[in-house]
Amino acid sequence: ASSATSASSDSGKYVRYTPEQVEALERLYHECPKPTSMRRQQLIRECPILSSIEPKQIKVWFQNRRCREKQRKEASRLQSVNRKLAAMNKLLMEENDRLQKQVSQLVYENSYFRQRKEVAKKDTSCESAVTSRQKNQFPLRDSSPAGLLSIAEETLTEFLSKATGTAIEWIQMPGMKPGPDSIGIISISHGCPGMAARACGLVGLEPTRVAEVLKDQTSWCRDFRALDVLNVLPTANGGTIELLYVQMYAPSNLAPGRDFWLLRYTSVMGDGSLVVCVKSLANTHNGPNIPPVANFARAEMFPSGFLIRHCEGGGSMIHIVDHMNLEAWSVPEVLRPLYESSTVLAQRITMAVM
DNA sequence: GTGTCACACTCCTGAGGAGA
DNA sequence: TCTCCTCAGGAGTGTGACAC
Repeated sequence: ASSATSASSDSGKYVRYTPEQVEALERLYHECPKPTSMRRQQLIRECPILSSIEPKQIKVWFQNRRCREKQRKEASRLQSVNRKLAAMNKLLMEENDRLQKQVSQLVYENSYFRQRKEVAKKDTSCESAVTSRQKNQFPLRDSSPAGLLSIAEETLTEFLSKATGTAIEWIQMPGMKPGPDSIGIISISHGCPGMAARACGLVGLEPTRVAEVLKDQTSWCRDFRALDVLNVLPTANGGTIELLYVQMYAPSNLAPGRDFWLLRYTSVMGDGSLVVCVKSLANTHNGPNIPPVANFARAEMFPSGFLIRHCEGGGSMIHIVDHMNLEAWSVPEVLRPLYESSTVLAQRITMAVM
């Protein structure tokens, strides 16, 4: 201790107090951490081991001692906070982990239930079609993709025979001035009096583009109050088979419209022409049975499809085919021979007369 | 206004450990 | 044994509060 004190005297600046001096100072500090000036002088007098230390040094030592204690307490507090935060962080990490697993599980379950919903929807639509078919004695073989493809192919063959009908009449389009664009065709198949083709025209678009336009056109929907695509099946030739449920407006707006199951088949032919044809699978006959009205012919008219052929000079030739079912009983007897002739012109004349 | 004290911050130095 | 680095602690300095 004396050497440390003498070193202080020699250098006059920095000294290390001896362990005995530090122990004495610590003991006094615990008794009174903040002694007054008088008390410090008293301590120096009462404790010989501190007699070699200047009063100013004692004052500084207490000062630094209080500062260190405060720093230790603050460090201890920060460590405690750090431990609590670490524990909280661990809990939050575990909670986050648990929630992420829960999210994954919910996403998986959502996907699973969506798939089940889709399957149930398809089953319901096909089942409904089958039920409706059975109720109406419609020859729908089965609702499997193979069955629908079989029906679609038959529909395509039937549609093509009608769209490229055996009896073709070139006519001047009503309301148009004579010219190249005003010429259209109306054709009708022999032995199928209800089918008519109309509005053949040339457009400067590619077949696929025309098909997209026509499929979205209001010409498809104008007769429909509602149209739902219940199922879409791709075909090997790049086409699609769509199972549609449609509700039609009542012809005279005096009665609720009828609902139909339709099969829409879009197919690309070998020569590049594109066919969109529709077959009515069944109807539920949910509308009232309207009695015959004199002087009015009863008929149902709905689109059957489009035949879009690529032209050599560019553009596409479009055949829009409407399926018009005249109810023969509504045609007056005097006009029936004319109506039952094989030309659509005769039927148009018949209707015009009526 | 001046002196004193406490506090916070900073600088400096000695002690001690690790490694070449 | 020497060097380098870290740490503890003594001491200096600036600032605000308070009493006179």
